[in-house]
Amino acid sequence: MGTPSMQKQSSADKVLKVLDLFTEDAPAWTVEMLMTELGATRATTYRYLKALYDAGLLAPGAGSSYVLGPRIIQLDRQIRRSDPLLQIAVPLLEDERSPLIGAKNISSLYGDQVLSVYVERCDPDIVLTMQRGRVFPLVYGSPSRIILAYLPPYQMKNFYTANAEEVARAHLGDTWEEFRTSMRRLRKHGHCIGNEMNRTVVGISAPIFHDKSAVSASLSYVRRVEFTSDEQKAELVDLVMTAADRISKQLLSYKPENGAKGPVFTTPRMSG
Amino acid sequence: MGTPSMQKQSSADKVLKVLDLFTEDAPAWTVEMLMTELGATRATTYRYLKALYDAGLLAPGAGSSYVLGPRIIQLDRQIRRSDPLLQIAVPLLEDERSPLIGAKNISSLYGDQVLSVYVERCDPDIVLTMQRGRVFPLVYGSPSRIILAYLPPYQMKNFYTANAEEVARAHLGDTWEEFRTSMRRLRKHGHCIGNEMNRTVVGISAPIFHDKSAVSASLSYVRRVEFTSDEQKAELVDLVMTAADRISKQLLSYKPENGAKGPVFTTPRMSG
DNA sequence: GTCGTGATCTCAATAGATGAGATTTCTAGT
DNA sequence: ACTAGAAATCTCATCTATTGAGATCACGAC
Repeated sequence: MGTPSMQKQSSADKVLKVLDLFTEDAPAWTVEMLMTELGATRATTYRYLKALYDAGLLAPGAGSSYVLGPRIIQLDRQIRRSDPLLQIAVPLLEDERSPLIGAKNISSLYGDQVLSVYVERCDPDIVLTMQRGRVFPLVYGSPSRIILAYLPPYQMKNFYTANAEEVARAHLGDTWEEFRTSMRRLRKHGHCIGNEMNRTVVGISAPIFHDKSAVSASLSYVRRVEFTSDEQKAELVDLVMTAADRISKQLLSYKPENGAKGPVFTTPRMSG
Repeated sequence: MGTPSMQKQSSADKVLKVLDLFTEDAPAWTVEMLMTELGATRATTYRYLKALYDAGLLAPGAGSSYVLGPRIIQLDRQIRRSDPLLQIAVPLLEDERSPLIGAKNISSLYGDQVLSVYVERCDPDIVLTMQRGRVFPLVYGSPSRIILAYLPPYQMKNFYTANAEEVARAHLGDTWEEFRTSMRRLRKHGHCIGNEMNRTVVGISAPIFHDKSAVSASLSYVRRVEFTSDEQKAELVDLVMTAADRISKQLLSYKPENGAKGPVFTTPRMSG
């Protein structure tokens, strides 16, 4: 990280970088604040804001402030409705009513990150940190790890060379060979059990494939750890692996219905 | 609609307009398709895609196709977490367990549109068309109309002059005076009952204010029409008006906690 | 290791971005 | 309805970034 060459910056890049300023800690920005932050004049700042406002990505707030706009919420709905994974998985998961399951989660692979895309709380008293939209690194948490374990060899290799330290810190192996072995073991089991993300629950994750040997997501069933016996864990393993397998099978035969033009799956990019 | 003067188009505008191509009916675009659609060369098309990909708004899919990206899902979560309306309203609504309520909805005013931002299904068998992210015009549906009724005078006037036909078509008045009267009546009742959006349910909506006489959203309680007596409607009116009022009161005294810099409410713009 | 597709680079010509201040548009209060 | 004050847009000359065409590069697949 840190190539000395300063990349040439296009205008669109500069406009889009404004979006990154709108974080949870700073959800609203006044024009004055943006001017100093961008080092631009009032006219230019308004030009940037207008571009984002016209796209609906920002909305004017009180005073001369701006906040994230309605288009984001609309686009998220569009994704929810056009994602074949959710189209297939959600009805299946809603039919699954085993009382063992405290919560269900689907996490998708995007590039070298894993994004939670669906959370269903079944046990009303369970404490969940997962929400649609949370991002995790590939080494952290069982939903991520089971995806990591099923990456194609070259991607796994790339990932390791770029993230050897994180892998070691996560106790997934201090060398490439150790790492490969632990990943092989995960594949052999076909699932991953963890409770490091949230100490009050156990999560059991199984891989979802959108193509033969191309992992795209994971399904996790979660339960409060205090009430979970080993037998129940074993049963949850069965449940989650069966459900994930059923989802994968339907995904393999998925054909878009409503005239959708082409595939809708993402492919990972290890570059970063 | 239809100013003869062709507006000068900035580069950022062109890049952002690419996002509009990704609709529910066309969730995935190949580079070739985008080239013909944009009338641009391969190099330019890739430049646009790279800008949006680097921002996370698009993600590469199978083949040389692109789909909406993970950043949208993340940003939606950010909005959910930083919106004071949801911070205040959701806990209050989750405590409300009256069996009369089949579903709950919060809709927010953005510009001259109303966006559904929260939906909670209470009756598991109710058929809902509302979802977070759906957009409605200001004249259509009770969640919209109760917001329309409480717009400040100049905005209401602006809205009427720009949308007289739609207002008449929605039977809200054939003249400005008639419109003003029907809006006054809605304000007098303090709520709006409707079932035009979804014939199988009745919805009852009450306004939510984020400032004295500045409407920002509406709360709606919904129930299957087949099971709803007039007495139950009256009780639902009480429930929704009480809850909306409680939310408004808390919003008025809302102060951001976590060092958020400034207000987070949107102000309408009637320009369109 | 080697092939093939998908993505990026190079360079000259051209089209768009920028800053400063005036101007217009919008909103709130009387 | 009218007006004061603020918010957003416009104008124009200068300068810098974007564009297209083709070659080249990089990465994933076998």
